[in-house]
Amino acid sequence: MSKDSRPPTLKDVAAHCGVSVISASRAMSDAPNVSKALREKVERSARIIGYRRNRIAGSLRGQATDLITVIVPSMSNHVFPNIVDGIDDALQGSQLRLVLGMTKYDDANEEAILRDMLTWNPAGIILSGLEHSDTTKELLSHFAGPIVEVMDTDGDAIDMAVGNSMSEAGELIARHLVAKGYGRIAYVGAWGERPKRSAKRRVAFETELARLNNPLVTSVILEGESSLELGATGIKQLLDRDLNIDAVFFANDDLALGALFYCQANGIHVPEDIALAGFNGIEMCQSITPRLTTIATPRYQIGRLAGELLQKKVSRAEMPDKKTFQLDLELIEGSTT
Amino acid sequence: MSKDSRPPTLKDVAAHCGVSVISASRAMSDAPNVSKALREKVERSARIIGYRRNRIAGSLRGQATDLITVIVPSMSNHVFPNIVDGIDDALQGSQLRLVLGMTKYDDANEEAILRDMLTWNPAGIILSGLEHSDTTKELLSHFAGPIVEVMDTDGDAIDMAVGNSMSEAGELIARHLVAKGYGRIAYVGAWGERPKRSAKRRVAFETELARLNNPLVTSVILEGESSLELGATGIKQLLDRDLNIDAVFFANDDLALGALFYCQANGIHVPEDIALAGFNGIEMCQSITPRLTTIATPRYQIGRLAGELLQKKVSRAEMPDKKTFQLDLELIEGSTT
DNA sequence: AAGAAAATTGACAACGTTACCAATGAAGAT
DNA sequence: ATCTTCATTGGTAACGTTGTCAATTTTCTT
Repeated sequence: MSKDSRPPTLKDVAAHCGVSVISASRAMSDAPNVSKALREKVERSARIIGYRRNRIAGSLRGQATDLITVIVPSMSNHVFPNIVDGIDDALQGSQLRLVLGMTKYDDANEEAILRDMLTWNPAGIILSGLEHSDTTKELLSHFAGPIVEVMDTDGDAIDMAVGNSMSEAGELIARHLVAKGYGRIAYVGAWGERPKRSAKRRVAFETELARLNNPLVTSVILEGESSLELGATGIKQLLDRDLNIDAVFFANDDLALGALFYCQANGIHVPEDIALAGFNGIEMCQSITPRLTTIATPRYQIGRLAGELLQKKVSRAEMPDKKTFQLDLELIEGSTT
Repeated sequence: MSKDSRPPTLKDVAAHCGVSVISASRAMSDAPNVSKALREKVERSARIIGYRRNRIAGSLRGQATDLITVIVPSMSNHVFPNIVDGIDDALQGSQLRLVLGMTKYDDANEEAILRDMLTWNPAGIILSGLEHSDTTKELLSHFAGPIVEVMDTDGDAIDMAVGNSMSEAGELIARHLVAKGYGRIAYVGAWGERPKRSAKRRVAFETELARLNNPLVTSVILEGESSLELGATGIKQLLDRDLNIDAVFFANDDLALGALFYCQANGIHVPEDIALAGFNGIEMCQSITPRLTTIATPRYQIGRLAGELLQKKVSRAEMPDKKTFQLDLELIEGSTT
């Protein structure tokens, strides 16, 4: 009752309006050299018998499918849903569809997902970061379609890269804290510094502090995935070290906010007793009081541009000859520094 | 250089080890009636020449693909990334892959995505809510595989439903507010009450309040997608009406938090001047001070269970005969009521 | 050791579409 | 009016895999 015998095929459409299968095929796609009369006839028949194109068959004969493989670490990080949103918006109107894989920050997963997805002959691939395992690189090197690496632009793109400079981020915050007069600065990160992007920020941060004759006093790298809770743990551990820290740069806003809430709950004044800065510029940090100092990354825009580039390349539109698209970071001066 | 002439096919594998194509096929899949010797021979050849199975061709001959269509409104709502995370975790180990479509809360988009995705013969479909347009229902009625509707359990599932009772949520909050002694209660929603789930909560909330002889005083339905900012707008509009409201139930935590921040910034004491309650239990509302009163929904669990059910049904495992899986809601009593 | 049953392997066709080339018809050039 | 050119349509084959059934080999039975 719920399932029809068989969905109608092009053959059925062709039979219904008395043309050849191939003509029906041409009429249904946007092929040139099809008379208006034929196209209308075929389209009418298709509508009547409820024909729906079978992409699987088409893709078998042709080459690529219209699937876009998107590989991100996880959706629980606020950053990636925004990227996915941007990609999806860019793909509106095209036939391209998002196929999502999540690595949980594990290279082996990235490989497995990629290997699996390649069997679908995707039209393009989006993955996060510029750092990949050798196997992943090897797999990608055999892929003929466009590849966009998002988030990070400090390094060489396989095909294209859209994102921000992690070094720039680290330097921006370093200069900001020093300019504000903080002298004993610390860093708090998490999750064994996965993804490697956070380490890039930290290194640049440290280097810039040193250059400004204000070297990093200490850093705390926590176990586990970043969360508000972990941020509280981080600031606590840091304060316990009794190093007279007056400013902290956190690997991301989640940690920073967690620390902020911890301070508020424990009578530690921000920024008088200690200044806090994060990274990402998630919505939340703009709305709370005090507003968190952070660096806003244009996540939606990154996704959007990645999607647009992919779509352009898939449809063979003219491409800019840039490979790397470095978007602007914005230092948001809140009241926590 | 980057692209090989043609990826090797089963034919190449078969030729390489001197067996028939069909034997190679059987050896590569987990078919029975294949000798160990043959399987090993074929697998070795496959490895040597770098064969990778072409799912497209397989799916053409067979029936369904191993793609799971997931249709959600958007990723910018905190709720859906959690669900997607849960689904993905449940699908780990199976061959199933997530294909994501976003409707932007628009029925026409839902239809278009579904129509498109059906041409891929997905193994299963997950979509959000129980309310769908007639066209969507019609499309789904022709789909032979499992369908899971997530989020909402107040109504009839097409195939299976996993979520919470929206009515229960509305009632829980109503009873909580009344029990706490609030007498002039209001409601704030957004986005023309899309998705319809929020309207279900509101109606149950209103009904329960009436039953408790404490009818809803007023409600504000805002334009635009829920956000912290919109929550601030909402509470402001409400206070401007000068109705002496002492408690507000918001359609979700985003609105409630926005309102809370607005109150904090404007010297309005929560809950003394006005009590605030939200819905969803996003991570943030547990960490801030004061903690937000809200109803926590098990979003990850919903996704996880949906994924598990789908996977079971796809692999023809034994299924529970329940159609609707209503998970528990948890009233989190914070300090805002 | 001969016959029956089971296990293993192979040949062929088919899934629905589109690329390629051939055939037809119409319009334009001389 | 004849020849050429272009637009439109059709026929055939192919994409890579697997279901069905037939052929072969192995194992088991007596």
